[in-house]
Amino acid sequence: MFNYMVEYLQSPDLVFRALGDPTRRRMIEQLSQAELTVGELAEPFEMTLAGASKHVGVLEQAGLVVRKKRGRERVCSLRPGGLLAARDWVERYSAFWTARLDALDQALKEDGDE
Amino acid sequence: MFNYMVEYLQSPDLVFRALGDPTRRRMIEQLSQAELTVGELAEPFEMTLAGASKHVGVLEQAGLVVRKKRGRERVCSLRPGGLLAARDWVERYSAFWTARLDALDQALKEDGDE
DNA sequence: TTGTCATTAAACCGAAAGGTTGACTAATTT
DNA sequence: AAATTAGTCAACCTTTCGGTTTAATGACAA
Repeated sequence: MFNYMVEYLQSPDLVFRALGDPTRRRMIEQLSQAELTVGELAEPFEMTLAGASKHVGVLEQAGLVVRKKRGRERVCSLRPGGLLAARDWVERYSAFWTARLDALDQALKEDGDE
Repeated sequence: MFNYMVEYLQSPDLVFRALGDPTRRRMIEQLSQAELTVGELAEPFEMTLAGASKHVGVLEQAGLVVRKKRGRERVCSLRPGGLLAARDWVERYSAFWTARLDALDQALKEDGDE
């Protein structure tokens, strides 16, 4: 098994709620491209810096992002493993769903065959 | 590709926020075992029926659950495909994360080798 | 037909969320 | 040293959330 399987203690509550906001999801998307300061992260949004900073705080609380200080700025990056709890939960139940959908696909395919 | 790849128009917002509540996640877990009426769904929780009904409403709005009426009761079941949008989003970015973690695992393993 | 059962609708409540402003700290520039 | 820049903190405001109660609807049972 993988080493990191041990390590998630993220609460699904915090993670899902953090993801339930479009601003924060876009921030994560940005951060998947590159590390960014809070200021850079805030720029695309019509929002004060303080507002954006609060969003970063929520992502950090949820364990999705880390902020480290570099001079007077804070550079944010994705925290590896942060999404694991959420991924596992979703995977588990979407497996159930897609199994049914695959069965449907199968039925349709067989329908097309005859 | 699969037939159902076309079909999700669920807003990630609604889905993630629906999942951001432990009561609602437990309801989904229950429903993955069997179809249940609103009353049955409500029972495990210390909550009025009306409260539980509202939760079901949120899950329905998010496209995760369907309610069909049977006599005077409403029987709830998981709506296939409801989790796909969320799954894809999470998968996409947790892939990024796990890639880094796998690299880390790899590095550790090679470390152990020499 | 009268009553009871399952559920929803509506009005309301306190707490949390998303946002703002303004004051503050700390690093940088001039 | 003074002024500017990056960011946070605290207080505040409005909207949404999670929950309740009470009333209404619609099926079923007596």
